[in-house]
Amino acid sequence: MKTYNNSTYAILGILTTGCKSGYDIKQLMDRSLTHFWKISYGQIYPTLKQLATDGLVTVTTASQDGKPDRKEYDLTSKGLEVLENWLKQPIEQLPVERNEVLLKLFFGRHQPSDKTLIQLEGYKQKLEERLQTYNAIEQSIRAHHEKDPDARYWLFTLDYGKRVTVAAIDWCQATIEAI
Amino acid sequence: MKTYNNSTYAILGILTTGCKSGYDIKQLMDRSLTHFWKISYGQIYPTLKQLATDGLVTVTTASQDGKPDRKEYDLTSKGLEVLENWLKQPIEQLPVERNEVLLKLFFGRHQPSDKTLIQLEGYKQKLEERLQTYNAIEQSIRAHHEKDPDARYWLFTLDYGKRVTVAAIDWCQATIEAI
DNA sequence: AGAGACATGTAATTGGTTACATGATTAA
DNA sequence: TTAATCATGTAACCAATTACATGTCTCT
Repeated sequence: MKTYNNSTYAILGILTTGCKSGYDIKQLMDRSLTHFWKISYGQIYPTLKQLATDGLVTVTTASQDGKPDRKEYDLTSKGLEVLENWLKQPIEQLPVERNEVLLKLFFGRHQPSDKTLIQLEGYKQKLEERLQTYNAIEQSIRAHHEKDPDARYWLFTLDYGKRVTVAAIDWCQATIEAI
Repeated sequence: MKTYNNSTYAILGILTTGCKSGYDIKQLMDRSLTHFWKISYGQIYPTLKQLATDGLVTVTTASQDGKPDRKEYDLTSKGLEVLENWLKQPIEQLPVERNEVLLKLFFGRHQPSDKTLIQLEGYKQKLEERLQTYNAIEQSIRAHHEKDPDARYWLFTLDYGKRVTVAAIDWCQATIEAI
């Protein structure tokens, strides 16, 4: 079976959630997957085209009233099979988070400590905003997707985001105090 | 002032730590920055060449006995200036950690729960190994770099890695119990 | 002789963003 | 009419890995 990159599987997976167009996919990504997966239109549209060529999705052009035409993509049984096959493969290695703040802190010796503190304060604030966003997404899922069978899993991934963000905020505070 | 990508600044920074060759840089990265920044030789060597062209580093070929010749790179004052200028720029946005396990869990509905549990157990185990690695690096820094003025900052970045990894392990455990 | 550490480099390819380009429809 | 939202797509470019290619020196 042909293999694809993870962003392709992400698109395939999103097509199982009720999203049907490239636009829909981007919306869901920006709203729900943004903390651990993110792709641009420049990748979504060509990928959908490829999936159609490979027979993993079908395309139909849908007219809507009040809105421009759109292309709707539906998973084929082959598409679902490819998705499920990917889901069961174990991950081969942990992701490396490229963290610019840590990179700068690593070379912190070359900076006065007040400058380093400003970096850390800025980082902490951004993390706190992110935590607020996660809480807002959580409320939104609990409110609008209560019966959605996907909701349970979405909340698990959000919990991950929240826990890791809290840990990072705590680290910021501890490091600010130590500098 | 010309701007570079973060991997270039990482190389510039590493050149202040006593590492002088492309090989040295890779070694240090794999030993100490591997949890938040990682690059391959295919990027290191061309970048060093570029830095030399731009006058941020000087190159000399050094003969060693018992080992092959190597090229040693030294920061120029211009190079140090570029590094310090980058260090003080605030980060513009938080990094997005692309997490394959979370991506699969997000679509967990399409898998039997025993398969999901296997994924989470595997992930947890890898995280625990990572935590051990961080502890080993910490011991190594405390043992061999006690007087190194960089050590303080290296330990800060390690502390981040440890805290975030512990939070992720806790999340794994909680999610395994919830599924 | 062969394995392993040390050492440097390029070419092909992949993956991805950004900028560009277009256009429908509605509401203010 | 103009801003906002909805909608699709391509081209140029950048970043990065992987595979390939070469070679030294030491130790067993």
